[in-house]
Amino acid sequence: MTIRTRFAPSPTGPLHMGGVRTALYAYLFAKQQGGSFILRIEDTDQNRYVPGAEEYIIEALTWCGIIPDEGVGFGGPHAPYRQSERKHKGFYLDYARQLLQKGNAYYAFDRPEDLELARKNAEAEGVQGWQYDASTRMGMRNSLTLPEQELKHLLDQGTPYVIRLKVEPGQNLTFRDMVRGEVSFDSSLVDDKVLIKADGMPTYHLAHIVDDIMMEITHAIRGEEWLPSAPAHLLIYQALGIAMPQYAHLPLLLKPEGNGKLSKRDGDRLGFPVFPLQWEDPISGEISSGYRERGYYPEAFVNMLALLGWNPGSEQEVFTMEELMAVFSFDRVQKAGARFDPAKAKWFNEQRLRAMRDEELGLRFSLQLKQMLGEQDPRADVSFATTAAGLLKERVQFENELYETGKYLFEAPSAYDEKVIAKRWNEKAKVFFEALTETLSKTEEFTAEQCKAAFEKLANEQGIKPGDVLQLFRVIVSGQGSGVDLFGMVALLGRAEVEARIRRALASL
RNA sequence: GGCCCGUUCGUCUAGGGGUCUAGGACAUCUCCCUUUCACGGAGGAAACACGGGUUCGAUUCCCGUACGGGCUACCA
Repeated sequence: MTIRTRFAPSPTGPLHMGGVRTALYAYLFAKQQGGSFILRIEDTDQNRYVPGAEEYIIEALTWCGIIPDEGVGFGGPHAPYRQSERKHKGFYLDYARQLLQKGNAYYAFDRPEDLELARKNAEAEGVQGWQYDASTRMGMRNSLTLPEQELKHLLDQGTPYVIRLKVEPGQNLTFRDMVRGEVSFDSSLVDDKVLIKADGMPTYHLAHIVDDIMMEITHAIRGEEWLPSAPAHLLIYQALGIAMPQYAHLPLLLKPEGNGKLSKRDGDRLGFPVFPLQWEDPISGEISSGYRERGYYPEAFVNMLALLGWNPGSEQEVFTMEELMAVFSFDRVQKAGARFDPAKAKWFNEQRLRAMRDEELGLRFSLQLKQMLGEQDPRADVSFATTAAGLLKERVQFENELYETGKYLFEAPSAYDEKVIAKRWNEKAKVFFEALTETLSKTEEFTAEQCKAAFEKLANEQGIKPGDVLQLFRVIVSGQGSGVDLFGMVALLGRAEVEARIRRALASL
């Protein structure tokens, strides 16, 4: 049997990082087993549809490298993959009719206000959670209580109705969850869930089952918030006489601080993204930041997400997608929710950046510099950028911090670190640096090694300990008391630039 | 309220009846390296929620309690 998993978000807004993780696990598992990963869009609630959300989901998954084999935007043998389109094909109603025929479902004519009233009355009598179930359904207006004549009449008249699942109470409902093991429920506590809404659309409960069956899904992976409705889903499968796929209910992602699950607000409040890509709300115009725009590598983002709630059982933490595919398993998925730690997320990006060869990083940095400084600027040159990137690589966590961190490599300083100047600048130093330009101009090649040797030789000649002028030299060249390797920087800047910077410093100090 | 799920350092987690003096990573602190900063290296502080069982022995198994989370819609 070929393994088939799916990710089935509803297009109600941008895809949250928790959703991306769910997709990732489903993807990793399918790929590991040589199976397929399907993207299905669950847009059965027309009221909550948000324009652009679907495109966002596809773009986000693609950015992450979680590429569906089939689905909306990718095609496939089970198209359409959008539930609103599948509804028009009558798929859901077909299954609902089956359930109706077998006596596992019934028509209900209660209007929303009727249900509200029932709830209110129950509350007045001190009952907390009223539900439409075996204990209450006989007091409602449905095909179980209405005389056949009236039922036919209502149906003929086109009176709005819903189709509900008829749950038999008193059964023990048990199934095996891939992360939790055996879980069981009492069917008496399961309500008669609406299967088909008054507008003809199926609810999630019916739709996902019909689609999972038709799309031959073998493993259904979803968030923990679905666990309470899983027994109802089991009942539907049983009524249909079809084996339920394996289910995995993933733990939720929790806020870095305080209580509750990670939400959109936390990111804005604590300064990290909760979405893979930046999102602009089409109605309010509100912007939510994204990992991509923040400068995260998709590989690092995926790596971080994979380890949030799952671990390989070894001490390895840095993984490529291929490595994740090889070692991922649901029995190593944590049962408890995972608190998200933005600092660790940055660390993953840092690891990815470090692992990159200077040439690769340099090429990317060069592109960035060309945008900032102009195509023709020599400082945006690939070889310059590569050396600069090599010098800066271990001082940043993000590629987009390279320029800021090493700004002095691109611009002569306009001010000099006062502390160092106050401590070290004196007549002797002045004499030394006046002679230094001359000395440096005589080096055969302007390399780090030769500059360093020349520098030390001059210091010796003048009876100065190199340590007394070394930091001063750094300040003269970069303006700062600390930074990248001094002679590496000198060699990169080149003879003319270094001389110019020394002269400038001499003139202003 | 009811139902379900969970609970190991601040965070992500390993482990699982005796090997636990509870391991790793992030963050944090100290020291070393270094012209500086960073990197790196060494080290420190830091956890089995609580109470009962079961057992020769429990952090590990069972039951309670507490706490956390989710669900409780004609939303997904």
